[in-house]
Amino acid sequence: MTTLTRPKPNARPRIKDKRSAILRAALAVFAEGGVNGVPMPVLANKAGVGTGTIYRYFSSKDVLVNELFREQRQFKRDLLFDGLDRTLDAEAQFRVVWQRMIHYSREHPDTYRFLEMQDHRPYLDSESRQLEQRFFAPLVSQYRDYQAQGVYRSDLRAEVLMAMVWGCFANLVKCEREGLLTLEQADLDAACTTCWSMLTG
Amino acid sequence: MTTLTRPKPNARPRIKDKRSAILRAALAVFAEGGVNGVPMPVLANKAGVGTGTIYRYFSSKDVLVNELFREQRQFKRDLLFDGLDRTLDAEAQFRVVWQRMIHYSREHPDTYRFLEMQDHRPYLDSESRQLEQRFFAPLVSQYRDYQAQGVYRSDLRAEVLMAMVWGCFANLVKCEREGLLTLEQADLDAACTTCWSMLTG
DNA sequence: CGACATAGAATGAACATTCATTCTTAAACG
DNA sequence: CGTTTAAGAATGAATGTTCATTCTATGTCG
Repeated sequence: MTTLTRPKPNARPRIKDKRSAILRAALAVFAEGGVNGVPMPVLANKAGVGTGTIYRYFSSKDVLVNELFREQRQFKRDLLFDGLDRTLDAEAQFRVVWQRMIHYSREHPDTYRFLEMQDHRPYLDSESRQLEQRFFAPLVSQYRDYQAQGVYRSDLRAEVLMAMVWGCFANLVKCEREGLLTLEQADLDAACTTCWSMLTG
Repeated sequence: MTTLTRPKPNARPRIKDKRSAILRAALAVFAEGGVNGVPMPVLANKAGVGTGTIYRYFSSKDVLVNELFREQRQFKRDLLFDGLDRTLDAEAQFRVVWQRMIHYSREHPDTYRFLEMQDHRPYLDSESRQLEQRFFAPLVSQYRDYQAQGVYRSDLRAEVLMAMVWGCFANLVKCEREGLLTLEQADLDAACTTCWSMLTG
């Protein structure tokens, strides 16, 4: 009775489409309503599949959320840091990343929001958490390099400085989303300059 | 079997003010588990009252959450901004507020966390949202004054600058809570200086 | 036909809320 | 003062609802 577990000898999910359809729909509805705010049937409907079908691809809602998290975390990382021009000076480099952050938050609001949301939940597993570390490590050492070169201020730890810069940006986006603020391009540029002056003292 | 005799015949488990017992318990459990993560019976138990008693004081969970939110928002406001010494110069004033923010986040972690949590929910009513506005208005004009006096940089709007400062601080606290960072007093002082240099350009 | 994919109804657990009942308090009475 | 009694505060099992997950009848492909 209980031995119905078949480790999928030749089970081949033919249609890879449904799996990503579910993930894409999940991103949209979770970013909007929060993970706990969206019932599986609603997600299924949005994805255009039956409720049960979701469980063919993800063994539980938690597993689905974690897979989505990892995928989106990777996406964010690539978008922000891939292919940076190392020949630029520090300030130009910072401005590029700042632009990318804005682009990211504006063009991929669901990804952005879903990831920012992720600290209100106890459902991340250890693998997802590890990814978080790997995300930050190279950034921190980048900051440290700039400190050593005397570009960034050295009177605080690189991690602390980095956390402050991200906090600045994230709160701008949050305030805008909540309607407390409207950010024009001029505001964003000025904010970038302001952040830079925090970095360099 | 289970003797249903009263645990204590004339004991006085009486809570003078059940209403505030419920609010205090709600703050603790909601800060920890999130509003959606805590069933009413658990809250009732923590508050030392019967489940039904909660509904004697609050007509629904939403109403309870909103009342709690308003109370805590007011508390935060008082803690951060009441009785500031207007004779101090801008930098000294900023350092006082920065200290208060740290004190607040450290000594009242439940309040802090509960309020920070509040953007993951659709349950705030319009009155709670209005309070949010009233909270920021005087602050913004304070910032504008300092800009007019040439103390703070004037190349961005006061609201934007303010959002950035709060974002810096909030992300430090968030990183520390998530274990990504450990903040010593030296870090906090350095962060304060760093923030100040963002304010003044 | 056989093997598996799918949809959506069925299931049971967890939840917010209610309500019939018990308990507490203090005023009224002797 | 001690006893009675009624008002209403408090309780927690019962209720109805919502949800994640499972089940099953049906569809589809080889």
